Amino acid sequence: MFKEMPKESLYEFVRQAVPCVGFNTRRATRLVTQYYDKTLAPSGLRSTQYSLLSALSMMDEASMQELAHILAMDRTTLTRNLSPLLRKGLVKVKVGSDRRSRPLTLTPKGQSTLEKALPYWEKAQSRIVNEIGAEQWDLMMRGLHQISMIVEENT
Amino acid sequence: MFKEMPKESLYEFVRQAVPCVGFNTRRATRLVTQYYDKTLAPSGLRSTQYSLLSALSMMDEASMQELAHILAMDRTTLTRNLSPLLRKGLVKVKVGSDRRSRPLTLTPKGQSTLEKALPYWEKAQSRIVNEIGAEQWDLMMRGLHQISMIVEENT
DNA sequence: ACATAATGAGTGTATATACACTTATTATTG
DNA sequence: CAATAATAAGTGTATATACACTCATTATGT
Repeated sequence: MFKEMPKESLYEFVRQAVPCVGFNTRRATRLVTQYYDKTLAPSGLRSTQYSLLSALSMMDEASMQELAHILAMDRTTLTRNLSPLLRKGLVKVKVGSDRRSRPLTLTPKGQSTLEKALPYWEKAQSRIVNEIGAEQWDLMMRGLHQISMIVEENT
Repeated sequence: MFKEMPKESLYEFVRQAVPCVGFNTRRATRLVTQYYDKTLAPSGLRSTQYSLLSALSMMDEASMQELAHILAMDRTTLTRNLSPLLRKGLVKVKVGSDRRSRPLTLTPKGQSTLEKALPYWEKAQSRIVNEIGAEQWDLMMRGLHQISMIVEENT
């Protein structure tokens, strides 16, 4: 069916022939995450780890469920994602007044690691936002939030 | 810092306070993938598997590298993603004329599984596209492609 | 033709992701 | 107050993801 088609056109064809919301968001996210991972590498943080620390730094302390909700991440995924951060001593787990809960806080080392990572994040971020333009990125953000809300309601 | 803030506002605050392209695309993708996974469940396929089969069905046969490139996925990730599909007999691996290559094709079972999954995919897809509107989704698609291209050039 | 480059793909390891199930603790209800 | 329901979090298992490294095969340069 596509034997006559040159390879480069085939790439373009398939990419554009798949209109799936899931396919396209996952595909873009793979690329974006690879890019942020590479740029953040000198800080020793992966993209997900940077996001987690960044969200946590905005809160006094967070229960696992709160943080998982904010990150739109399964609670058990957060447990696993936490483990390299605990090992490196960037996050601390306490025991709450309700002894079932395990409130999370950033350690001083976590705070300083985040600060050291900031310039690398800014480099990656500005590269993308400058190229597509601030208004375009604003539209994208709104679209992503809109899709997220539709899907969150549906749970 | 946020102790006075009610929990619900905190969620909204943190979500909107993190302007990171990576954070927002990953977050939305987690939600979207969960949604497609749930909707596709009766077909026995996960989102990624559906995408892979779908792309493969548009090609006569694909080398691993071609397919990995189309999916913007590391070649070794494709190797791993293939394994449940091979186990279920949905994809077949041949040996090419160049004996280093391993061309992939959909099996008849793979084709029929994809066809059976189509209505479930349509349900998930139309739900989202109807809610945000076709023009809005078109804008999103263009934005995702634009970001993908910026990032791909930077490799 | 042979030594070396380049290329296509797989493995080892680590993180990311989520579901089903379990454990520990707190809340509720009779 | 004791039995039971609800809640917060962890484990087992499977897939998803990518980097460093390796292996096998083809291409290339002399």
